[in-house]
Amino acid sequence: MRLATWNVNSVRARLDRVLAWIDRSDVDVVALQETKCKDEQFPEQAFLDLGYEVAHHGLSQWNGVALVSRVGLEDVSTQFSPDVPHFGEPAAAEARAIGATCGGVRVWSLYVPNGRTLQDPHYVYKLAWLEALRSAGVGWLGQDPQAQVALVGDFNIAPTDDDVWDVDFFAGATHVSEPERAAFRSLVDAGFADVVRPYAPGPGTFTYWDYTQLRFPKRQGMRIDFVLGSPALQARVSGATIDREERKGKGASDHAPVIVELAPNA
DNA sequence: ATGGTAGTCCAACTA
Repeated sequence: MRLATWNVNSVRARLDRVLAWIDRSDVDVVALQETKCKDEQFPEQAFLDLGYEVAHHGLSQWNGVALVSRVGLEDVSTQFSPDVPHFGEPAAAEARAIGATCGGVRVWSLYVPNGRTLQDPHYVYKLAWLEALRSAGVGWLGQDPQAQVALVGDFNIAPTDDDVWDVDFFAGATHVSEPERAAFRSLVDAGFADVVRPYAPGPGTFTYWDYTQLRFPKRQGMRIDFVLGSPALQARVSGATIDREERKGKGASDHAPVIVELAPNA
């Protein structure tokens, strides 16, 4: 089974590219982030025509997450915990998570809050959101240590200095702060390993390149998109790639797709 | 030449 995650930065603005990529990449399950639309605006039929089921969660023009699957899509949930923090004035839930069981794997498509700046309320929200995710993950593995769980998506964290093109450039910025990195490590310590890294070593291996300042051709990116797998899922991983080619050309998302190959269940 | 973003929807925000 091939499982992918991709922050598409608007599914409507680049629907043709998204469909073409899914079609030629032979992926069974794709987690999308930043669909940037409400449910009623999501172009579901185009995915159905390709032979995939879709579950989407979008509340406004911001955020938005989806799961696309041709191996089943069951038990959809848009809340990994009753304690997911809210944001805004008034505080409200945002469309940053959707989970479903696809081909026996519990897949969560996640769009972690950006944080904006270290002084912004959004940064506090980001850390609280990550703690709620960690707590939920501990609960799932506590109930069933053999559960096949994949926490995938845009984590908006560069876990190590090797995951940014220039450490000095990001001094004092979000994505690289110690509390964010500690939150990422806590997810790993809870049992959710970065299953891509062994197949995509760094430094200089990235999943995101800012649209500005010609960051992509200069190879100045960040590694912030991940597939984190529970122990039973890790055991099935036989390969992984970051599809840097998809970042090229007119109409590309600023993120590249990340793909993991899973061996059949033993 | 010494430059240089893109999405949501039209003013400003988000990333």
